[in-house]
Amino acid sequence: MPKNCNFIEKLREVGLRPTKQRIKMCEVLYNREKTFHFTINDLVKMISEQMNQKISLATVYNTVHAFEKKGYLKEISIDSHKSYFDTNTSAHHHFFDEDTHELIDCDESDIDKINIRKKITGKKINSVELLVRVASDNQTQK
Amino acid sequence: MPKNCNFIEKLREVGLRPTKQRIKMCEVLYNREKTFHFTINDLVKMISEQMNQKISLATVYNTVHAFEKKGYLKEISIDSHKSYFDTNTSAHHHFFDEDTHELIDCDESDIDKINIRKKITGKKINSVELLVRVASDNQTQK
DNA sequence: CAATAGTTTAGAATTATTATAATGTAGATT
DNA sequence: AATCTACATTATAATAATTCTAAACTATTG
Ligand SMILES: [Mn+2]
Ligand SMILES: [Mn+2]
Ligand SMILES: [Zn+2]
Ligand SMILES: [Zn+2]
Repeated sequence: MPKNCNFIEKLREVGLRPTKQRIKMCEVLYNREKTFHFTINDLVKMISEQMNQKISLATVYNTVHAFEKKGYLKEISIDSHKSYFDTNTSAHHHFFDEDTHELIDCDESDIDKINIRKKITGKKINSVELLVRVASDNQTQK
Repeated sequence: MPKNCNFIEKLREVGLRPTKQRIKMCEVLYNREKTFHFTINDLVKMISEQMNQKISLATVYNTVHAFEKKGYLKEISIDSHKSYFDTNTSAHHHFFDEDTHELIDCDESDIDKINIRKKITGKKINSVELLVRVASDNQTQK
């Protein structure tokens, strides 16, 4: 979703009623310069800080999954213990900082084209994504 | 761990006492031609089928994590809702069949060398792994 | 054969997530 | 504008995966 767009219209377009909660979530998620990564918990905190009224955890889950289904959010699997979501819904690669548990997007231009020679019969490729795990470089220093 | 090796010795070598449960788990995991992928649930079923005596779920978790720490197992993140483990502990790529939820290893030779141009200052690369999601190809057929 | 440290175990606790069912509300219909 | 209805929100209960606890057990050492 583009920044500062008419969220009410955007929600209606995809058949989601523009409720107070959903509009606030759109603002928190999409009214910013860059896309970002978050966990449900991160998001609940962000919303709570920006709303006078409390939002139910169930609504956050419902809405995140509704947005995901409509293609406005994407789930990322790096840690099998928690779901990460991404407002960048295109297929793209990530760095994962194992010290800070932070995800960093990787531009197409950062990686040479990936060529997959293996084919699986009867199956088509849905996505090709790289995960580059990094950690602080504090070992052999002179 | 190599197939048909002396698991008792191997366990002792890394400081794990060779208990009945651990030896059985070694047999189930490593006495086979090829490496494979499993969930904790898969593993509990496999062990139960091969043991007269029951094994505690806690022991399976404990032992899987002990083996992981010793480098005999590797955790794979594809689905944020469940942990997958791999007896192939080298860094390697995967196909994930979204229909069957099956993981398939990808040989080094199946993928052209991946060149990462982006550097993150103060961080070293620990691993570079590709996940290729595939699904059945049942759409536009003439 | 102790003694001891490590291991297994059942069951409780925790965490993330989903289901339930009552209440509320957006948008359509009168 | 009042009413209707399908969709949403909510608190709370339920579930599922995983971890913790503390007692019973066992491999190894002396
Ligand atoms: Mn999900
Ligand atoms: Mn784990
Ligand atoms: Zn991203
Ligand atoms: Zn594998």
